[in-house]
Amino acid sequence: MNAKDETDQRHDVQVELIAVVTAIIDGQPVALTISRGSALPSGPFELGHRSLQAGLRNWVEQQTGHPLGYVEQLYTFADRDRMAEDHARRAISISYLGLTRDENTEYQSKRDWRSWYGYFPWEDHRTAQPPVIEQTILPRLRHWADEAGAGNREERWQRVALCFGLDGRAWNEELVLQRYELLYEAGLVPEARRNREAGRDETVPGNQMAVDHRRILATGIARLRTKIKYRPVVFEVMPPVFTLLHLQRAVEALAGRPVHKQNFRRLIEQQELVEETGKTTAETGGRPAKLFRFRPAVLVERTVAGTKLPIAKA
Amino acid sequence: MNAKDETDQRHDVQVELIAVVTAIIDGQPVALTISRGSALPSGPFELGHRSLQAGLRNWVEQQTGHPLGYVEQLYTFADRDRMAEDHARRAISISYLGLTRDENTEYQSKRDWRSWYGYFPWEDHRTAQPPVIEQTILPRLRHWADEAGAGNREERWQRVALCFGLDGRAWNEELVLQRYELLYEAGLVPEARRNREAGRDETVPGNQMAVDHRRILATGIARLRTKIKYRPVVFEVMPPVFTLLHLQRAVEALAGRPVHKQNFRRLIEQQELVEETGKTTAETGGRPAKLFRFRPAVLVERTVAGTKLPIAKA
DNA sequence: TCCTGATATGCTCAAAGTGAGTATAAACAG
DNA sequence: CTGTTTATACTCACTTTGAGCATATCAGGA
Repeated sequence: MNAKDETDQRHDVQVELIAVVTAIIDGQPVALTISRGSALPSGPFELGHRSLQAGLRNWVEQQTGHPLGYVEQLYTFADRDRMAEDHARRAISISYLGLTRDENTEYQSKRDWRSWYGYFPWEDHRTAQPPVIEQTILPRLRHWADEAGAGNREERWQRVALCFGLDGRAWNEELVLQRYELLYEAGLVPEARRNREAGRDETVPGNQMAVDHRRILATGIARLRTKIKYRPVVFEVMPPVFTLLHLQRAVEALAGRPVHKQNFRRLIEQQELVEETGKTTAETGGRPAKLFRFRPAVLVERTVAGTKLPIAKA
Repeated sequence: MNAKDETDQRHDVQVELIAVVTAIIDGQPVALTISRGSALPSGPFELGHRSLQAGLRNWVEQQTGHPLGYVEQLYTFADRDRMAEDHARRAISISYLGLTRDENTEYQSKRDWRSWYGYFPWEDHRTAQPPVIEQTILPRLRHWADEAGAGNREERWQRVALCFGLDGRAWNEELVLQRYELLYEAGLVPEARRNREAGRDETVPGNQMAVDHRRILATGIARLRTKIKYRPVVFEVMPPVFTLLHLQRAVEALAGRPVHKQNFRRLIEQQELVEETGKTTAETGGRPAKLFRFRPAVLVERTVAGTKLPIAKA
């Protein structure tokens, strides 16, 4: 067939769809995984799929048993980690960020949710700066910086300082990807040591993933931490009705840092993002909390306009 | 060959790379085009390309004769505007935003730069709100809203109001894409009327482009208008040495709105984005202006950290 | 030489936004 | 009824912004 020859001339490629699907379960930010937490769900873009997003929704819904709310494209990669370079055929991966609530308990067993912070222990600053930073990460990065030539030493350490908020700089929770890449570059994550001696004690704590999936997860987290500040996306991971503290805990879980309670409430109410349901819940321990719901009208407005949350802005 | 059968099973697709390359020429924001302004430069992703970006840089440099500075991925589309749905083969397009300065006069003739605002006359608010909005766009959008069913009328008009800053709302220069999509949906751009009667007088002024290229351009402009506020990308379109007013004019050109001079200077100097060269230029008319250059150290810092510009933040 | 016009640059100020603390209310366990 | 816990209201200092006024330094013509 002529069509096939043409195919080869045009250098066609395979397309893989890959998803970072996030929810909040028991106050923890989690991602949907497969293979016992070692990979993100992914599948090929097939002829039956009406569009890229449709393809993605298709098999994510198949896996989790309920629809994805918010879906947003993350990035398109080519030739990541190719093994055989002589292959005349190539593949690209299109990654997405999805948000959902894990309401459906029926399919619970099918789903393998894993906490973000199992993969990135250094990213959870909700209660305090994780000790692993001072105890393991910084010493090893210091070593990595020092072993560079005289010219690069300073530059390397400055990157470290920026990424981890040293020298009086503030911790910037958005730099998830930069931090992971720094650790990768320094050979401190197992993924970077495939071909080297498997010196486990020279890496840094945190579960690894297949190929570059952990990198994609980092990309998704970074995107969400940025987006949460100016678009009302938090509500995608919230149940229909919630207290303001629930909402705050969700924001904190995603941002990985604590939020000033009073200021949080001020901003939320000021912007009229939510409305009272009229009911309260006493399940929170102390004084009963008012229950709120997301203001539906905002869905139209704020999707286009902006939102604010009291998290330090980069 | 077995490989070919496998190919078909895997539903391979063609990959097209497409670029929004922007520069500032004579104070105007311009995009690189082909076919007398009717299309964005694009080309297939080929086997010889080391990576997606490499492929893009490859033929953009080939076309323009000088290297792209800043390159950033925009979005990946599939099956945009497919004509024959029965085709068993598909194509995806990966779009990029590129920034450059048009220093090289040698290849000048090869390049076809076109002003953004030729395609989007309603986006240039530097001197005043373009009259086309009041005179043509809003009346026709009003008509479009009114012809909707009772349920949708309000919703449609609210979208219009949000997009164009009506009812006391401020003009938001970032909504380039939303505005274009609104006009598209209302059938007010020629691209949307392919299959309808070619009633030219029912569209809105602004040069059209092939297939969805104008939409991609809108995406690029929107991205740049957002990015300029928190990353030092303006400098990618600036010559090595410039006055603060030059810099301001560049920001204004991209943002499509005027900037308060004194506040602009305050922010730029506060953040130490630039440093004096020690020289001045008298070419500006009045009192000679100091010449500045971008502070190289910032390249390391701010790529990771942030920047601020005195443009209303969404 | 001395205005005039033009731009550059410095400085002030009020309004709004933000970070952080204090005080009071409403439930429950014992 | 007392202590504990969480919810919610209010205050205040400080920073950031938007906007205007004032002064400096040049070119060119009266």
